[in-house]
Amino acid sequence: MRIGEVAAAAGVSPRSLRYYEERGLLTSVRSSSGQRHYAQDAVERVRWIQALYAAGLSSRAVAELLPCVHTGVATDAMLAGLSAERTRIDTQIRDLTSTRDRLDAVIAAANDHSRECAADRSASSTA
Amino acid sequence: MRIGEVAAAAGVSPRSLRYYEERGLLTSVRSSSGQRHYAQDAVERVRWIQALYAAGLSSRAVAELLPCVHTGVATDAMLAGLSAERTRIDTQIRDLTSTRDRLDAVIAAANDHSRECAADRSASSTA
DNA sequence: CCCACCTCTGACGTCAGCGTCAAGGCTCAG
DNA sequence: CTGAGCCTTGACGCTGACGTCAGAGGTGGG
Repeated sequence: MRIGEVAAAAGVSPRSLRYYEERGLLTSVRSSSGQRHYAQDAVERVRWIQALYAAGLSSRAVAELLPCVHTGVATDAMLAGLSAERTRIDTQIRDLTSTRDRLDAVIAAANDHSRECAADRSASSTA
Repeated sequence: MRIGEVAAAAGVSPRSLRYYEERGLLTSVRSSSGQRHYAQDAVERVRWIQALYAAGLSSRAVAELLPCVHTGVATDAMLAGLSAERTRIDTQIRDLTSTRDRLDAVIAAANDHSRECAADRSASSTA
């Protein structure tokens, strides 16, 4: 697959794929003219990269941990890194959940307040 | 409270508080010499700002929505904004949860692989 | 009154993950 | 063979949330 195909399939820009290669996250085979060609699983790999970025990992962390995500083989250090990130993500989920719930409370309070004001207006208009 | 106190209590830098003020997220009263003084609830407000940043809101969005978080009063537009962000956060939580679970699967697979290799080594040594 | 410590404004630095532009080369359907 | 549309490298730009530094002034315990 050429770079545009992979980019379209993964929903990112060609620029991103070149950036990933620069960072050591993604490899390609070059044709004689220098054009990049990717294996089929590159698309899935890119999706992993995006997911890990979205989870707050740095490109450095992704570069270190992505190999064992694909190969299933991990050194002790890699396993430790994976677990650390997993824990971080878990904490993040809890924080977000807390924020969401507090936001729900705010929304509910604002709705209540709106209804109160509507009731006030209704009462004053009927008075 | 002076800026350093608030910063320490909220776990951020004074620089951040000045930045928040610049962005319209936080207000202070100035002494005659120009030094900032904050009300007690500034600390909680800063914690809200941090939580909303962590949830991926821009400072612009925070500036728009933070007032009704504190006052409980919201216009229709603000309510819509709050709900939109709430939905975004919810989606983000689901994505993170999915990533975490997939990461768990990877970790489990890597552990299995480690055990297999250990078993292989054990078998070859007994052969 | 002094001195250590806090605070002020203004301005430039940083870092990541790309966007974007320039100037050129490759590909392939017609 | 030609032109539309892909691709290449290199390099600068951008955005947000601050960090950091300089040079100056406020503050309060002893």
